[in-house]
Amino acid sequence: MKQNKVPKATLQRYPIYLKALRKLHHMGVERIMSRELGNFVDIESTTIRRDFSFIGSLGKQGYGYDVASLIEVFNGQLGVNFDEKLILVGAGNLGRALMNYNRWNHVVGEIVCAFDTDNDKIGTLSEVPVYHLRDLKQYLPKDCRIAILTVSGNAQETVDLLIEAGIVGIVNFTHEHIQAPKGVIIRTVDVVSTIQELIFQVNNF
Amino acid sequence: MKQNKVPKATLQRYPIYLKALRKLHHMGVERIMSRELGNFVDIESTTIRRDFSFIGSLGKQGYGYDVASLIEVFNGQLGVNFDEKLILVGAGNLGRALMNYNRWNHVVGEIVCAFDTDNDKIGTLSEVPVYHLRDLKQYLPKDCRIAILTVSGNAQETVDLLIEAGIVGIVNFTHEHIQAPKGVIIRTVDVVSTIQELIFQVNNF
DNA sequence: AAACATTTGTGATATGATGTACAAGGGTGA
DNA sequence: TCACCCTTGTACATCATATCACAAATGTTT
Repeated sequence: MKQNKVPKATLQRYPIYLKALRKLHHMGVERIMSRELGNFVDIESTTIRRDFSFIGSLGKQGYGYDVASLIEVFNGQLGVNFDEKLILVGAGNLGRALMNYNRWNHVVGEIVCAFDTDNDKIGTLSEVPVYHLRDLKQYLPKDCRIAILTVSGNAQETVDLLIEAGIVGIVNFTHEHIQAPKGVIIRTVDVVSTIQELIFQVNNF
Repeated sequence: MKQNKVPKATLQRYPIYLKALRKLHHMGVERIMSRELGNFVDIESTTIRRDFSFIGSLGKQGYGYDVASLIEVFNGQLGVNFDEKLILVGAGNLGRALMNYNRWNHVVGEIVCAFDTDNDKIGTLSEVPVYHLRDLKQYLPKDCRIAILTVSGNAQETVDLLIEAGIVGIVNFTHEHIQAPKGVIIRTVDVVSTIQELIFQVNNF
């Protein structure tokens, strides 16, 4: 990484680029220009070039970008190794749905194991072992940094446990607002809030 | 609404405020100051005050905000009527999970009906009728504006159909990139991208 | 009732993101 | 090999958003 100061807005667009590039690669596209990619993902070409420039000089003038090596760079340089170990905390309805919906295997990593506080949930679910949350430290993979949180209660308490165990990134599917110290990053995915925002925007057009 | 120019960034925070205010209300809190609310949701108090000011003068100087009436304003003025009619398009694994996970009933509205192209899916699922997508126009509720998209293929094609039928807001759970004309708002919810962004941030701290 | 202690709402300012314009330099074809 | 064309990468300008600082207004206390 060139610098250590990539704008937040740019960071949010990297996944979009990566997704698009994978699709293009799959379609057999070998090289692409910022303009084309811009049309594809609905982002100004100049914004794309600037975003890329934070990583380095990835393109060739008068030629464009090589799709394969661009994907390579995004994966490697940015740290998306396909085997990022993820844990799922909360094996309820949503948790199970996410496990079944394992489209992300070999794209961002895989769910190594799950945890729950309900004894009935302990066992194996969709080939993923489910342990009791009290055994978190015992079963948490060494290099696991990211947890997917789908518990239905005591969210904050659970978060505190996770952080203490070394988790530094949490994808929060909970409806609760949770807090974390600096250094731990939380991204909330909330259908309700998303729909609300949509309604606000629609009413505001 | 005071003006018709609420910043996008503000619009994205309204759901956060609303969620927090509901929780506070539930906890019995009757009044709150921007500073407190700021601590609660991790947003600068001054940002909160300005965000609120786009709607009107909601607070009292030297006193703060009345929680109940603030919720009232958000619901009414901003158009979150609890019975916003939603449709679900795609009754696969994820779609069904979302239907079961109907926490948003009476919070933003309810899923009135679902559509799918697979004949095996037609019928009733979790008390929600599932129709064939070809009958969209027939069964689409009159005042339905928002669709939740969970199809596993032909996303763009489906989107075009929805827009033609009058849908103006789409919550996109698809992995595909979809495009829409101006006036139609799309919000993508993608677990994979969320995790990727998290990894980028964690690696970048 | 008057003085005080608070907290809002908002101009002014600083920071961050996006868009414009173009120099630099590699690819392409004669 | 050389000249031309094209696209990148970035300085500069513009726009959007967040923060600061404070006057105005209200509740509270004496």
